[in-house]
Amino acid sequence: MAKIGKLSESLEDYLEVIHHLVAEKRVARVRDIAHRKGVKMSSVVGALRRLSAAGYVVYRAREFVEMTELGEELSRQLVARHEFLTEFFVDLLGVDPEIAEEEACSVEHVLSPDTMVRMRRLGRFVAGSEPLQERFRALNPAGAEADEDAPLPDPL
Amino acid sequence: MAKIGKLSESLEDYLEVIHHLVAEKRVARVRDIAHRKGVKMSSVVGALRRLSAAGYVVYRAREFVEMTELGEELSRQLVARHEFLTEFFVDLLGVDPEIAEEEACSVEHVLSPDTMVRMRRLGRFVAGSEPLQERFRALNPAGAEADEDAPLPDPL
DNA sequence: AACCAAATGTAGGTTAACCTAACGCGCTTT
DNA sequence: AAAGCGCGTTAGGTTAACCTACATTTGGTT
Repeated sequence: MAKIGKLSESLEDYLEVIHHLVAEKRVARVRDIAHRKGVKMSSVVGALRRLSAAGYVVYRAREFVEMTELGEELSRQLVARHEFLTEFFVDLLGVDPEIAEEEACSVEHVLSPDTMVRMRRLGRFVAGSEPLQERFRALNPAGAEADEDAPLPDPL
Repeated sequence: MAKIGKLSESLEDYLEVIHHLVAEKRVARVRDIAHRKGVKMSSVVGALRRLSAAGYVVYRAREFVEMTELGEELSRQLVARHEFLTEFFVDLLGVDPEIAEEEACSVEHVLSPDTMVRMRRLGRFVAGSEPLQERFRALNPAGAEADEDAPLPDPL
């Protein structure tokens, strides 16, 4: 109800976890949220309170967590962004899937839709052409991380 | 001296600001750091204490802030990443420069060097070929943000 | 030398996000 | 029915990062 400003990254993550749990198991239990997010249950309770206060879920002690319309919509968006980014990193850039997953998870909270749409256009542009994609793959092999400590061409 | 784990994003930002101030004005004053970072001076003092404890700067009350070797190196890296990302967003993706700046500032703290190297390869691959770049520009005009509230093709 | 303003520093408060420890409750299980 | 267990909750502590308000220091002017 307090539809003030944006959610924190942490709360956005909770919302995503809840989304996935509801999709998989019909309900989101505190225990499962805690496991997925890698935090203690008491932290989940705190998060649910904040999410509830902000109007994204309905949470009353000892009852199932429900998403509001607002929550549904935002979590759908977040998941879409997350999936897009992971795909971009893995399929286009050849980043290790596990790392891609983590990085998508952080980046999703800070890139504007506009920027991600542009990234998607770039992805489609390259991926849409076999020869183009081949040529890029040759320059940029998947998996092969640059030697950890070798001084890079110019350092990033 | 307490070279424990990574710095927080906030502290990394402070380090970057200090780097720029030293580069421009030879010394970093609390006042200027506060202005650049958009926080109060008292917050800067707190940050300097933490940076100092972590061994990235030397800070003693009322003396000039100095960077340690460690601080120099990290801040150089951070600035390089920041600049690379801004360039990637603006020149390749056509994102509005102001927004690119902000987003680079957040993203720089969470992407691994490996991923950024891959992005750079992609950037060079496309930018390295005039016709390629032209074709992509046609699909992805700079500046023209998709209408704010128009439902996107599929929503990000 | 005395003084003021800008720069700096301290004290103490707030909020988010985590934690540990302990409690309450419902369900088996003995 | 008492004991044990898992889940949920509460209470209360910690840390980072901010803030406001007050105190101090310092350098330039009179």
